[in-house]
Order: sequence, then C-alpha cells, then structure tokens
Amino acid sequence: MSEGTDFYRRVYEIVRKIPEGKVTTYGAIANHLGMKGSARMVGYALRHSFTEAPPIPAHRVVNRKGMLTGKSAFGGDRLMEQLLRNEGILVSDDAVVNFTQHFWNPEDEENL
DNA sequence: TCCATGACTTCCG
DNA sequence: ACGGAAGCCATGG
Repeated sequence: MSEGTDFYRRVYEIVRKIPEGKVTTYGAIANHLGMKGSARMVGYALRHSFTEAPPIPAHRVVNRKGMLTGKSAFGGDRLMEQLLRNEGILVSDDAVVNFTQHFWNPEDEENL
C-alpha cells in the first residue's frame, strides 16, 4: 500500500514539518535525506502523499525556481496556488513571489 | 530481471 | 539569458 517504502515516509515527515506560510524545495528535502541527486523522487513521493494521512501540505513544496511544478497533481492547476495564497504566500505566474523569503530549510528544523 | 517513467537539477550549446 | 539534453534514483509493469 501507500507506506510502500521508508523513503516516502521520510519525505512526508519532513513536509509535514514545513511551517505554515513557508515553502521548501525538492532538492532541499532530497539533500536532507542524503539523496541530493534524487530530487525527483521527492516529488514522486509527494504525488502519492494525497493518499497519506494526516494530509500533507505538498503545496508548500516547489522546485528550486519557486515554480508550482506540482500544481497539476492537485486536480486543478489553480488549487495549489489557492492553497499557497491562503497561507499568505503570493503566487505570480505559477511561481512563489519572494520565494527565497518564504523558503524553509528542513535542516533548520534539526538546527533549531 | 529489465525497461520505461517522473511534482527535479545541472550542464552544455 | 534561453532552450535542449543528460544525470539522478526509486517505483511500477
């Protein structure tokens, strides 16, 4: 089933730690998992995250450019943008405004 | 077991 | 600066 591998679980765990109003990147998560080159796997896992519980704020995860690359997976291309705006994050042209300002590093959670 | 795919990232032209 | 191709690793058929 969904639990599949621990890899997915690790991704979900990190994403759930993302503070509201903050966003992170696939590479940052992958790096935190020790798989820098496998940023794709992070997005791959998030795609299945919709079937996981509790719900995962996957909308807070964007690519290194801050673009909402996964918006298509939300059923509506506008939904992901709506969710981000709902948290106070401005989105323009399918990209997070002041992305670096809203950026949250998973390593920061450990460093806390 | 092997081949093809993917919510990415980096390099080359 | 922009566009295209390769690399990356795990999952599914």
